[in-house]
Amino acid sequence: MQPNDDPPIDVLRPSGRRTLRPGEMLFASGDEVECVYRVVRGRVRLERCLLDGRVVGVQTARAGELVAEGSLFADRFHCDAVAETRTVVELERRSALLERLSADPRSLLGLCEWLSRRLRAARRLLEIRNVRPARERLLRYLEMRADLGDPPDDRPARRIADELGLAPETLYRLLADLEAEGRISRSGRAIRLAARS
Amino acid sequence: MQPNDDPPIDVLRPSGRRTLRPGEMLFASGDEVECVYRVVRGRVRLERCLLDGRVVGVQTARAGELVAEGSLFADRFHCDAVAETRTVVELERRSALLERLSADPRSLLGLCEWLSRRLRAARRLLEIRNVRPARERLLRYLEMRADLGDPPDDRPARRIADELGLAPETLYRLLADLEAEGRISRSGRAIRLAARS
DNA sequence: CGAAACGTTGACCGTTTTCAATTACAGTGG
DNA sequence: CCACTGTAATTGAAAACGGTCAACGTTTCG
Repeated sequence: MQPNDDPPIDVLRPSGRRTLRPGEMLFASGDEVECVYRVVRGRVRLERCLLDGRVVGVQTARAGELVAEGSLFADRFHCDAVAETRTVVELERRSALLERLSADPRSLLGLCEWLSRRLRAARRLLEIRNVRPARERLLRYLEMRADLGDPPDDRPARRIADELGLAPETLYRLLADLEAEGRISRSGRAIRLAARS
Repeated sequence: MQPNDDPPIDVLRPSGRRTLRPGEMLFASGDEVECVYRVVRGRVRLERCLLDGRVVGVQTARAGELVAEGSLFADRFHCDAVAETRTVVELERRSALLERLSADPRSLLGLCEWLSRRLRAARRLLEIRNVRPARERLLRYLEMRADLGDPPDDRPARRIADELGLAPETLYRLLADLEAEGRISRSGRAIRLAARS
């Protein structure tokens, strides 16, 4: 699961819509990338199936987000996209999008910047995963989010566990411990780091 | 550590050079990003120091590669860059580079594509780290590299261990086991996946 | 309102890490 | 060319960390 945090980007000039029923596929791994999609309502889960048939979640795109933005410059999708609920997406043909962008250095530069930010975010996550034990990893994660001024995270804790590469139970326990020690405080889903020691 | 695999990119029109002695720093975390660098000879290691002083490797840029390309659109560096050996880099001022790019949608589009590819690579790595146990993770990693047609990896195994988020010893053991089972074969540092079962 | 997903906690077990000791290798300088 | 120094590669044994399973209350969403 990716840090779907902040950066929305607006490069799409949709030329159509499509409605998906729960469980319906938007595209499958290996399909040619004809269109770029943005979720208007609902959720699209991206997943990759392994050789042995198991499935690994890659990302979940929600309202306002692009679906598989990573595929913007790819020829073929490398993951499956399935609607989790009744979902509406708007779409634009990739060729049209690229053509329009080519003529507009301004938004192209914006796109570069956005991609660059995403890349940094992904790298940050990679870096954090090298931190052990899990307790330290969590603390560093929270510090990082605080440093970056990210808004309080209202996602279910399970998503954070995914990002950190932990089992949800482990994260729950760590959170409970840290709260007991007074190093963090929680109100609802929000987690606040206590003042440094 | 990133998969420094393939994609060289040629957006730099260097305006100068700089030579570094082993251990010398090219830039430090927090420095303003004035220039963009490409390694001509030698190696530059990128690392981030944690609050507690420990150091985490982020990437190693080798001849022909850009250094901290992630910082191309950032105001400040977020990691340290240290020359591992006597190293020569060429550089261009970021402002000059951006200006030139703004006027050239063609290479800008190329940059987007490149960033997009790097993003996908980072995500792939993130994805692989969700695979457990370690044995499966390693196999998937090897499969992935094979699928992508990556050149055989001549880095020390420790570096691969870093990428996979494993202790080096664990990787050594896994490699030994897999080789004993005939699922891989090794010659020197190169690892070849045996034909599918 | 009902089903599905989330949050929480306990206990157990297995994978991985860590520590340690040894061998192999590559680069450096005499 | 060779001893010398640091990193890489192995392998063993013990301990720890984190994962998995289970059971249950709670919240969210359809």
